Amino acid sequence: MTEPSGTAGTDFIRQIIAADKASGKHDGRVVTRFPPEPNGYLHIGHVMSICLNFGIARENNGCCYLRFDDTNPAKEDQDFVDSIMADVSWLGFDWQDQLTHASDYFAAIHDCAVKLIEDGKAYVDSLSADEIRAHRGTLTEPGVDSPHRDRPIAENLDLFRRMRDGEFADGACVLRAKIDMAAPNMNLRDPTLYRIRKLVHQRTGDAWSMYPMYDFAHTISDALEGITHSLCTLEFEDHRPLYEWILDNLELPSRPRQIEFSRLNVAYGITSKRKLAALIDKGLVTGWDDPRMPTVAGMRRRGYTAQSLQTFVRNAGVTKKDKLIEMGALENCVREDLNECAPRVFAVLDPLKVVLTNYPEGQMERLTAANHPNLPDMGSREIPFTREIYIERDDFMEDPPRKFFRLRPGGEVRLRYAYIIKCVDVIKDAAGNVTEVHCTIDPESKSGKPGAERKVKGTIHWVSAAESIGVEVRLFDRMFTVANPDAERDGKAFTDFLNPDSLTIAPDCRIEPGLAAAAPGTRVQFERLGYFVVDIRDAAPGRPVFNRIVTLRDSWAKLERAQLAQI
RNA sequence: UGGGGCGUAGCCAAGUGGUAAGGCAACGGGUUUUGAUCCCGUGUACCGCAGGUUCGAAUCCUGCCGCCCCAGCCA
Repeated sequence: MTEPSGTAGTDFIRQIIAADKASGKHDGRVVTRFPPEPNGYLHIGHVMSICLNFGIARENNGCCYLRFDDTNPAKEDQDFVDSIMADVSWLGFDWQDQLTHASDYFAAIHDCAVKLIEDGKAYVDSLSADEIRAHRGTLTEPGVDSPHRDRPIAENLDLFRRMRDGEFADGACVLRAKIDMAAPNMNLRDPTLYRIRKLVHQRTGDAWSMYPMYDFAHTISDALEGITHSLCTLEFEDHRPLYEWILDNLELPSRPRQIEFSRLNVAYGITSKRKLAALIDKGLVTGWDDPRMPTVAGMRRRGYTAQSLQTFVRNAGVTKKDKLIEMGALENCVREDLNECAPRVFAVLDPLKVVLTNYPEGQMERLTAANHPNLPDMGSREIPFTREIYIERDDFMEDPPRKFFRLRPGGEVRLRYAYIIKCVDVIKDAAGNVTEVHCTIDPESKSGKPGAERKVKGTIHWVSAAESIGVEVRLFDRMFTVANPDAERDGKAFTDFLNPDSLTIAPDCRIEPGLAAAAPGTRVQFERLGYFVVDIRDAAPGRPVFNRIVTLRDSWAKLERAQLAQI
């Protein structure tokens, strides 16, 4: 693995934290938190936040809470809680004892609300949601005070108690902070602190009939946990004044500082939970863990490694500038990691039969192949060689372009770890499609023999026809046809930009026999093709299904494109 | 047209007044029984634009332009 770029570790947030430690702020403690709402699966954007928060805690001998922001029972679900914990663990982080929920603090948050009411800093508003919106004003016009804004404290206290006790229907009233209806920052125009939701909460059951809003619950939770640095994404920058107002007007045990950074977006993907969920609802993908999804579960099933994801976000950096990072940067991290650890094997995705006419029928040799050409410690394996083999259909061309140095009529090519063969005949069906190629082997060119030193331009992979196993392989491509599907244009929805070829199934692939028993989750390199993983859901014993994780770099494809462009 | 944020090579990103790091991509070349890996080499980026301050500015000031976020009883 390459070292992250030299500046990693010195981003502006880490600089702030280093300065705080140096000045003795918080007695030098560093406490962070990753606060997901359990209303969807984690995606690549969250990976950034997870690595930042847990990474910073680790680097500073601090700790990082995994806190579920479960303040809206209408949207949240235990399923999502489970998936989030599994994803964070898989990514390589440990929250130890620091697993919490905003709901753990509901009583304390309630008491904070009461305190604000008692201090005349919060009031119960009986306006409807529509009326509140109308009173809020617009971006350019100030809002107007609610007629209930100056209710006596005693009345507010009574109303709030009755909200808590379930005396009112959903929407009948809310608790609002009394700040400034003319504030240029919309978040300060008397933001809602509590709303009535007569729903069973997945953790607190029916104990509450009202729930705190994000800003209120989150700020108090941070302070209660002794969070020193509360890191969040840019869209919360406008909320910081409210965060600070809450800290200023309550007596909390600590004073966290909110710092915002930009979200990480990957080109040709989306990271909106709503849109991700829509893809599932519409049946456009098979689920949250569809290997095309930019979710952690999807990328894991796709075969990406946790290490490569960590490297990726670290290389991306931490700044306040909007990022749209090339897919290739992610893929490169995956290749870089897998190149080190994935054993090499042979598989043919689109088989073309080759008959070696001068090789005895019924004969079989076991040839030795290295599991990793650059890492001898990974050992070797034997692969069966027979008279009939399969090669990649792409590796034969009847009328090849310039610089094509694989198999062609009359031409020679090396079968990796085996013999040099020469094409002597091409068999076609009535439609003119090549169905079979006949070749002769050069027996002196067998790998390991002195004659093997003879050079030919190309080397291709192959698999024995009789001694290989048929499997299904799934090939994935980018999910969208445009770099930034989140930015809708011309009134089109993001689903209008779905790539119809994001999934291609190769149903009749052939793999070397030793792979039949590969366990789900096993990652290998199919030589010359790419990295593949045994699917963790659909594999049957003895009959694995493979997902293509990422292709190898392909300078031939690039050359071919360049040649085509010249025509 | 209110408020907040951001603008350094195709994509990320250092730089915090002294004369533009690094990574990825791209392009050359070498090694190679994976057209992979690996290795070597190649970039004047009008530092968004225009003024100003200064001996000197990507870094300070002023004005402008562009992009993103905010009007949930979502987070």
